[in-house]
Amino acid sequence: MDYKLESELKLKADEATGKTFKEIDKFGRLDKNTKGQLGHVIEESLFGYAINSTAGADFVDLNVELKVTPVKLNKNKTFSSKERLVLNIINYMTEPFLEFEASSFWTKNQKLLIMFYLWLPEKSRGDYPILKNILYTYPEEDLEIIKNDWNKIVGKIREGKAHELSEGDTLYLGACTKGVNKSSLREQPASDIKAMQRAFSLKTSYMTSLVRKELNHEELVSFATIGQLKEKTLEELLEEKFAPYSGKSLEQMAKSLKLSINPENKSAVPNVISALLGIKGTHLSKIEEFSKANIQFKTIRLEPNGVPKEHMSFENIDFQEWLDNDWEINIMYRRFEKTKFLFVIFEYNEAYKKGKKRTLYFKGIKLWNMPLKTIETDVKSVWEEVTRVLTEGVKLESIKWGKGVKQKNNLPGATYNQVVHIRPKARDGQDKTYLPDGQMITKQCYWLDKAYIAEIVK
DNA sequence: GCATGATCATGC
DNA sequence: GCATGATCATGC
Repeated sequence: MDYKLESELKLKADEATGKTFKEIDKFGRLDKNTKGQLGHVIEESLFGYAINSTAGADFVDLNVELKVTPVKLNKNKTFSSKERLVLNIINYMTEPFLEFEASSFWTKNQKLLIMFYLWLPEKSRGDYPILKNILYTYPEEDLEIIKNDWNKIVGKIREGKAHELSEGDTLYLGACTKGVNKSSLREQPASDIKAMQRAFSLKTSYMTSLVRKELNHEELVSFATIGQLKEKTLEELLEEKFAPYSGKSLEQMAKSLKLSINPENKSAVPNVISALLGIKGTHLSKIEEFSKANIQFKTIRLEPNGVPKEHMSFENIDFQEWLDNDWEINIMYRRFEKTKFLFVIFEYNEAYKKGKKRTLYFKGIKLWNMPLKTIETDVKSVWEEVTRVLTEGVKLESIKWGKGVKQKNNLPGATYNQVVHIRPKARDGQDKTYLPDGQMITKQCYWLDKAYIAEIVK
């Protein structure tokens, strides 16, 4: 069955809205436990065509590709995309020799029929309801960013670095791993090193923004205009917007932005950032480009010697979850592989001295994501060590400390390697969490080493 | 001066 | 009440 008009296609797709897959399935496909079956149910039973995996679009005449994708409901009633939207597999041997307009990504995925269904953790697949469908084309601004992303991906393949591709490299369009296991290796044109098979994908953060727009009617605020994006990359635009404030204190920055702040206030830096981006008063989480690209901002305070006084902390560790899951599910892997960091760098005017007030001066920004190599070596080795220690049982000992005692552990600390380590982060000594063996430990989190941070922002 | 564990402050 | 960002304090 084929569709000549988008309106026809849309009408057919709308028939599924509100129904569960069980109600749609005519061929008992849900009984078989095969991958991608939910998409297949829609293809066969709703649209009535044979399953294909050819390079052409699903609806040939309209050049529309069908995507059936899960969303989940958060505790606070907002929706999130459960996954990235996986598009076509990247052929390392052909894609880098094409122009964007002729690329496999663009020819196959320029128009998508996206059907969102609600993933329910306690139910079986047949009971998931379809919430909504949209015929999606990329907003002009997004497309500029996506083109840059595509260029970055193929650029890396051209340089013989297909094996170093990571989702954190790009903003909206990612190169996600796609393969049964680590043996799904493919050859690449400019290197003898085999690379993991990867597919183009719209990042989870991008999909979540789309889901919230469509299902929560959430509006985001963007700082980059289409005119600017046609001239420059998002990175360049950011650099440009921050550049005039180099050497200024936070107060001076605020003053020239006509913004009143209390520098002691926790939201002073974020407030200055949104004002400086031309969208005063916008919470950073509502900035469209940051939200879609999963850009997380972090303030860095350098000492006059260029090194921060403290390591950088992240979220607390759930040790049971840590031990229950593989490396690819691990919080550190996920955080560093998916997150683009916007480091907003300040430097103190004088060396630390107890009781002395110092002033911070803005130095610049750095848009950074951890290289895959580092994730797969240093970060992974910390994961392995923690996993080993957890499996054997953490050795806790109480030692005298000042007037009280402190609890020592044998998790990999700051000397383990120069990138990541594990250290306590809690309210106080009573703020504890369970270890898998039932012992209690002061809440711990993972930290980025300050010397490593200094190296990044140098 | 650094490693290491402890703890504070704020905002949701 | 807790997560998060930030910082303090001791001891080698």
